[in-house]
Amino acid sequence: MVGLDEVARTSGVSRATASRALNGDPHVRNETRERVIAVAEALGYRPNRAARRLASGRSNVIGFVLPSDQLLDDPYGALLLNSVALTTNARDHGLMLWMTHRAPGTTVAEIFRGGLVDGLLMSAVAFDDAWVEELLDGPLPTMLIGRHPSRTDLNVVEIDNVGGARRAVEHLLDLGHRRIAHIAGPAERADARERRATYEKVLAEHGVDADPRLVEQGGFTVDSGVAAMVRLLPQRPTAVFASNDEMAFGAYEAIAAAGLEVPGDISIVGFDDFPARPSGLPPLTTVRYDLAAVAQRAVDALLALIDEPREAPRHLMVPAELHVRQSTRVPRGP
Amino acid sequence: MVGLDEVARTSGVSRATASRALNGDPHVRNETRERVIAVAEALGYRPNRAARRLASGRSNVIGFVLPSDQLLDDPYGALLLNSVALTTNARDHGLMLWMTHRAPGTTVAEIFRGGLVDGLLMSAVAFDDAWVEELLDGPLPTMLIGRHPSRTDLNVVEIDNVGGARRAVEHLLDLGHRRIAHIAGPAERADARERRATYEKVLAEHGVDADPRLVEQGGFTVDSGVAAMVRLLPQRPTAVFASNDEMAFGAYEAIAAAGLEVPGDISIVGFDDFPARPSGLPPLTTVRYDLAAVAQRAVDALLALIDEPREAPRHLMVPAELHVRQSTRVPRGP
DNA sequence: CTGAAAGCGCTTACAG
DNA sequence: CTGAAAGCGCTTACAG
Repeated sequence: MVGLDEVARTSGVSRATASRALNGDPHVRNETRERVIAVAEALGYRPNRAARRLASGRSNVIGFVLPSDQLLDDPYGALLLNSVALTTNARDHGLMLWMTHRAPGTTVAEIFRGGLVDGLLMSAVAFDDAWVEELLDGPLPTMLIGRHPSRTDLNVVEIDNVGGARRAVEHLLDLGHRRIAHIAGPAERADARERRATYEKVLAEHGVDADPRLVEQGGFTVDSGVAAMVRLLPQRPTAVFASNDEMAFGAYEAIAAAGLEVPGDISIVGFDDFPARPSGLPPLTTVRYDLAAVAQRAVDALLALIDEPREAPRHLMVPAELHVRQSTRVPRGP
Repeated sequence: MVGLDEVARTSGVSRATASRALNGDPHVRNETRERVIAVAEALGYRPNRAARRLASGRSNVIGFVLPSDQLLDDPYGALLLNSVALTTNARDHGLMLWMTHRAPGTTVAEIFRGGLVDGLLMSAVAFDDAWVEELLDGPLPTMLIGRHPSRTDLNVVEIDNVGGARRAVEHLLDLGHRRIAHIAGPAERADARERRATYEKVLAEHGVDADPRLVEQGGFTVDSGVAAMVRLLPQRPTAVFASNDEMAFGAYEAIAAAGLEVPGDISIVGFDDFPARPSGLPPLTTVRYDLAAVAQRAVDALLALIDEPREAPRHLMVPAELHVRQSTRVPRGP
């Protein structure tokens, strides 16, 4: 392995100058810089990141904490991870992944605390284990993707859940629906709670009585959507707002199984608009946001935080818009 | 941040002894070891991994190269990643992920070459970009998950594709099928090629004439399975062996769309047996293997390789068995 | 069983 | 603009 010493010697400069030239230090004569870079290239020099990290405090690697069930249960996790990885790479940084599951506690936690990464990205769903909270209060710059369920003193990029949910529910109201059901997401998820609260708020604003029997809890999976819709059907809703697309697709199934149809008998609105959609069903009206933008803003904000720490927490919001398709229409007349 | 120095001072030993005690060096008096460990714990000492890596050549982090389309297109990627991450964590190692996409070439490649990871795990599908091949010939111990399409001098853990495909095809032959179609996977994938070659070989062994029109190429996705099956239907197969489950589910759709049914008109066998299955269809007869075992053996073999490099390449095989369910039965009489 | 010392491969004030 | 030197936080022969 060729090291900085060899590059310096071959270029006829000191190690210090070679280091500066390679790292774009402006206080290096142009000619010198070019020579050093050419030599490094020719020699196939790869800087040792561990040494660089030790000497400068920077490794150009960021850590990402993602719960493994999120990667498996719904498409959100995989899409998010993919976007984060691509953005990270585009910014010339490495990504160190830590997939948690319910029984962490190994020494791996130490690795993140062990000075190998410059900063931390955390997916919202990870907030339950003690070590996660510990990490949050550690010395590493940290950026959350999705709001923490209780703390507001953290840096976060989040989707406009309130605006998205509002548009979804108002769309149904505008069509004339009054018996609008809601399939809520997991209660421990801040995004699910926001969507649900907005649903209730908007109904109230429009003078529609809240009927608690019109809300069922799901788990963001297709199956939980089926189960929730089965329980909702006896309440005779004319429309349903599902907290994510997966559960909306589950609702389709339950409605079809009951011999009813979408949107003729029941309108459906989802949330997410991820690419995977069952074929042969009326395309879903849903709330859409740019997940790649979420990842980009999170990575860029984290990188900025690493460069210069700031006092006040950053709070970034990615907009969410309604895409009207064929799963919603005016309620059937009585 | 408390460092080794402070631990040593507080314990009343030298830095050298503190290091040995913490790393389980047997040449340390028991009493000393316990004292040092207790002090480290009390002080909340976290070893700096970059320094350790620099001094010892070990970081206890391994890298994983996974193509991003594999994570998005079919469930294999997510399940594999999850298993790898859990195993890595269980072995007290960190996982650094590099999700490639078709345009890599950033400095991130350097990171893997830059001495931050002790070894490399590579998912088979990554074999096409130049930098991947470069990595393969680099100094890092490397373990492939899935066979390389052309090279045999590499360490690899793979699924018994030949055995699995043989069992699938023989099952159909045993039932009495003779017009057995095959939906092949991507031609650049060694596993898909093995499954296809075995299909052809087994048919030949049983004296069944190969009909090239009974083989269609797919891309391991549901949609490609639909398309392939649509093209196969005019050939009037009585059974189809799909190179993975996703394409098998696509075949269901095409068959239903043609007004035929499974298994009454056409039997189907898949490959993978991953949890996600469409509901409302006859359960799929498929080839099953233990993906978690694949990940475990890969990680463990890599760790062993890091401990002591060996000359001859390792080649590990995970068995694949047929699970007969309701998608196959004897062909309808003429 | 333990310590003093060198060294891992870089970066970065400090001088000049 | 460049160099000599110290230092980042560990590990590990080498002595004893």
